[in-house]
Amino acid sequence: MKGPSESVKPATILDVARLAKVSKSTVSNVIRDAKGIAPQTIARVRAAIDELGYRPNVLARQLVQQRTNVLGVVVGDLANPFFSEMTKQIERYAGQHGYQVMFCNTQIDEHIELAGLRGLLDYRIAGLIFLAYAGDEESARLVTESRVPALFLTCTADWGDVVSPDDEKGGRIATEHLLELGHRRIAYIADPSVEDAADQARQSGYRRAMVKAGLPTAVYHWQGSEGKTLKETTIEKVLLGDDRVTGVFSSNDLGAIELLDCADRLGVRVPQDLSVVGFDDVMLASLRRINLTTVVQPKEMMARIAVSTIASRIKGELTGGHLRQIVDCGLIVRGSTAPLKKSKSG
Amino acid sequence: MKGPSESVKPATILDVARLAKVSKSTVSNVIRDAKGIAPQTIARVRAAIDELGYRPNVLARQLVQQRTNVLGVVVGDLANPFFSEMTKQIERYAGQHGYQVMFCNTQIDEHIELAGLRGLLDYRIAGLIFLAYAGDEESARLVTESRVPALFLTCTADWGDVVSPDDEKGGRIATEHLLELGHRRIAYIADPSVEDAADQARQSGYRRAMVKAGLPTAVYHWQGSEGKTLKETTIEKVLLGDDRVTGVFSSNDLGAIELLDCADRLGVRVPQDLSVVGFDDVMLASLRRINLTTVVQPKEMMARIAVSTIASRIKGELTGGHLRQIVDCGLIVRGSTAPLKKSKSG
DNA sequence: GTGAAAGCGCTAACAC
DNA sequence: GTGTTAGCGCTTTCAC
Repeated sequence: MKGPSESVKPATILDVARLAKVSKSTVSNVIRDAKGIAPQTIARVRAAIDELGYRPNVLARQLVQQRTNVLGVVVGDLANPFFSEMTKQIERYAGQHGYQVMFCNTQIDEHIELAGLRGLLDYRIAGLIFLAYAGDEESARLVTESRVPALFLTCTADWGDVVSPDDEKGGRIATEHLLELGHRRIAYIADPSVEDAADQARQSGYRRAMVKAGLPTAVYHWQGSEGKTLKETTIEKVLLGDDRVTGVFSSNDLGAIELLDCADRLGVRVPQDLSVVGFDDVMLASLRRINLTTVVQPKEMMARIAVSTIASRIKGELTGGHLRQIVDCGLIVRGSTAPLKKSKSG
Repeated sequence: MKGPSESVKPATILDVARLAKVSKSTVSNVIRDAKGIAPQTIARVRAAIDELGYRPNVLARQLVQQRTNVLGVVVGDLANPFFSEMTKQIERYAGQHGYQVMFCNTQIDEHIELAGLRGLLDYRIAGLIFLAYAGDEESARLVTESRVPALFLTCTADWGDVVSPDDEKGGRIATEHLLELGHRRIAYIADPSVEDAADQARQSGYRRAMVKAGLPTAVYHWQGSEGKTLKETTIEKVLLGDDRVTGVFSSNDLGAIELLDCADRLGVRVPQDLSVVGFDDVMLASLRRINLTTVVQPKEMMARIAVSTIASRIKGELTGGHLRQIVDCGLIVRGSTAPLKKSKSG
């Protein structure tokens, strides 16, 4: 690009063709590295391209090719560090595969999801990665009809590929960790930003461990999106009541951190009075002040698998039934859990 | 959409025209709400559209219109909660203005930025919002030549509109707060994820306050992107040395939180031994365990202004020199700052 | 090895 | 009011 073009309109393939004194098909062939072109022609075309600072119009190309290189990403809440980290990784791997990323934030609201999906599909995106799926039927219809490959990352649906951590195992090892520390009254607290199926699986792991230990289960749900209140009961009761719990497995780190905040406010000491285990291992979890024991999901690996899987689908290298790839997860023990301290009420 | 199309290829405007027994221009007119169409014709066309589940091909439309409704967003690090929150807000307002969002994450690396920018520009995006700008000349050339309106949000360049908090004031009030608490040895610690110009402005506010108080300044920089080490000196020396500081103004919350972590590790108590002020007011800052005194940027308002400004530029409603919109910011005092405790070395 | 020509699906004059 | 037509910038046969 020695001579930057001063024209207001970008150069087209025709401009290049004229300058190189060839036809536009030849220019097209050069751009696309077609074989069987005279070296000197290539050189002339390349020179013209550089001189004009020519860049192919992706819109025109994709119109004729009937496909784009845009990946749509549907995220529930980008402000949640787990999702922003995942989104970042997706963009990174997408770039490596030559894809551009378009995203929409849904707040897990069906209407917003539907509108966002329509916007993405109108763009004839090549593939769709869901980091959250509100479970709307209309969304499913829309996407399946459009024939765009869909992949559910850390969430689930039966109409697309799935890449997910072993939620059930995660829930189980988190609970077992608390059990091994001697805890008996252990609750599961669900955060609304965790997608339903994942929540169910984590919960099921929790239940299995509890049942195996012959203990009763207790499941609570955070109310609303920002509030620090529970549905149907109060956090005070759960943490301070007569039959208060001594261990909590939270369905994600954000919920666990919220819980730590509540505990601090109520004077409940962690881990002395209360042990807390999270899920995700977000960046904050490792801060000394949070120091959260949590289930680690291999975020980078999951993003990599997700992108390469959807890329294979797009290219048609991968066909047939929906793939369900479950990646292993492990527990990282930090300071939010400790052996149960025998107390008068213990 | 009563009869979902079973065909693998989406319906085109021609399919609709045939079904409604009109020409494709008439369909086009209906889609675009052109006036002067017979009501019954509109009805027939609408019915056909519904029956086929027709959706206009955005690519084709934008190719002929020579413009897209895609907004490009350049973000330095989406994993930084400040940027993910901003990105989320941008997408929200963009949607309200009818724009789709494409983004790229640059890690503030010039080469990645350049590649990402090229990808966005190849898509003939309508406008570009920078949440981080590596300051690369080549990037500037690329964008200005492409004639795509650029807007710098919480960062600065002289070749586009700017929407930014009053960084200088923020730095000043943060420092004044520490001064009012009686602190004298106050350092400024810069985090690399804060863009240069913003960093300079915040630093300048700090300097001004210090100079006015007749005190010497001390500026440090975190080393690398993740590390907890400083350039040219050690955090141990800053926090524990003979001439250790009692107050720190960090150029952003993430740096401040990192500092809290260091302090905890070194046994330096906050706020008893050390007062810390951040910048951004990210969600975590309000957690009891962090409880960070910080400068609040009106994130939502800035995103709104940014999107509506770039929308005006795109539509041509706004022309002429680059706008520079500075929004006010304030201090929110939490528990990470306290009056200087007189000690033997004070 | 290179070029001519036919679209991709749509918009926007301009006829009728 | 509605239809005809000429592109937007590119890819991709298929002749030469």
